[in-house]
Amino acid sequence: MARKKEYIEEEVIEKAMELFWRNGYESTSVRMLEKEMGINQFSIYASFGNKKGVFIKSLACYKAKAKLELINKLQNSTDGINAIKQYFYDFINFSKESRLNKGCLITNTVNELGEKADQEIMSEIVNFATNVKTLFIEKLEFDNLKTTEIINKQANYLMVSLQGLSVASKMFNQGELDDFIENTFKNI
Amino acid sequence: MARKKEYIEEEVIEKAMELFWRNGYESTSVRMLEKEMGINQFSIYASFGNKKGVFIKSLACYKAKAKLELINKLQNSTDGINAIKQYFYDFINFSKESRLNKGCLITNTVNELGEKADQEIMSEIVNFATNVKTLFIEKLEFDNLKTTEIINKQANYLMVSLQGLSVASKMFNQGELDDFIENTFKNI
DNA sequence: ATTTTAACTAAGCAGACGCTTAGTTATCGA
DNA sequence: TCGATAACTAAGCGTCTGCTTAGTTAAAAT
Repeated sequence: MARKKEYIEEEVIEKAMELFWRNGYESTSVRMLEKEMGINQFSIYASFGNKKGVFIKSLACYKAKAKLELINKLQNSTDGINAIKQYFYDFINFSKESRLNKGCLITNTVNELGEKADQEIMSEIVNFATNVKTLFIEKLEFDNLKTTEIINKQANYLMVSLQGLSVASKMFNQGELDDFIENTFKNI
Repeated sequence: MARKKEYIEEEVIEKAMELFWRNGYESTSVRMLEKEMGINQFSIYASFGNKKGVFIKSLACYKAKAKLELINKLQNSTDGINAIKQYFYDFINFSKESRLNKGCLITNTVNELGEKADQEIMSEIVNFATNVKTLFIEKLEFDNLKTTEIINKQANYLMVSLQGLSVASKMFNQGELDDFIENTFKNI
């Protein structure tokens, strides 16, 4: 009936996601996306509607990548709280970019857009955060001495800690990050 | 000999700083600065050279404000590690913006610009961070049982934790932040 | 083989970006 | 009082922003 697309949406979105991850939302222009994705602006707008559309799909792509390379390992582990600690270490490698790191795309976005973030974007962020927190709670429940109240408090603690790790990995060295992780899990 | 300035540089920089604090560096345009500072673009460029110049002065203004409203209290306290804990709580109020928070301008900048930050900006950031860490170390030394190695590790831990608090305060509620702070100081 | 339809190319839209400059106004020393 | 000088106003520079559109090309259905 008509011509075929010369690109695969999932493939070009992954390249867009990498760009957003390195540069942030506002600093990534449609011209930059055009070059990195290897397709014309017309194709970008035909496939994803607008710049925000590309970003929403990029967030989904980030989630999928994080799940595959990072979260599944945590989910499948039976090592309780040590699994969470390992997740912290794994995250550093996951977000590695040359010497320093590019942080977590979700944390980066919260930090850049804050409360003035678009509603659609914000709900993707909250959804991702909720998933991670749920997993933390699951692993913390391996210790049956803890009340659900303690577990929830500790999960909140770990969520904030993880965001600290995301930002700090952009300017602190491995030793300082190690100090952080070791201290974080000292009394949990 | 010539005409007098109709504005005080320190006063208009404070308004610029508030704008950068809320919006970040890239998202704050010179037109926005013009309106918020209440002076013409010509005056901005005459006084501060360029947009980066305004930002550098804004960072200095932020430091001064933080020192006055936040850091001096920590510095003068003899309460050891409890003084640091109080500093964490004070920081939340310091960065309060309506219901949610605008974080720490320094942390926001690291997170936005990362390693591609201008050298002059980066050295301001590192300088600020070093000052805070030094204060943390001073307070941790109140406990004379600790070795300098332990103290340094704990200072690194607190520095990363503080960055976590900065980002998290943009999306988490007070209760969740309290959980974080209380748990953080359980580990010290 | 021809028609239909969607994916492509490339040019261009209006507005915002950081920054500059020509021309005017106010304050100073002489 | 007047010339010198710096601070002002406002218009505009070239470039980039997100997005659109007119015109062309390729693949499927008839």
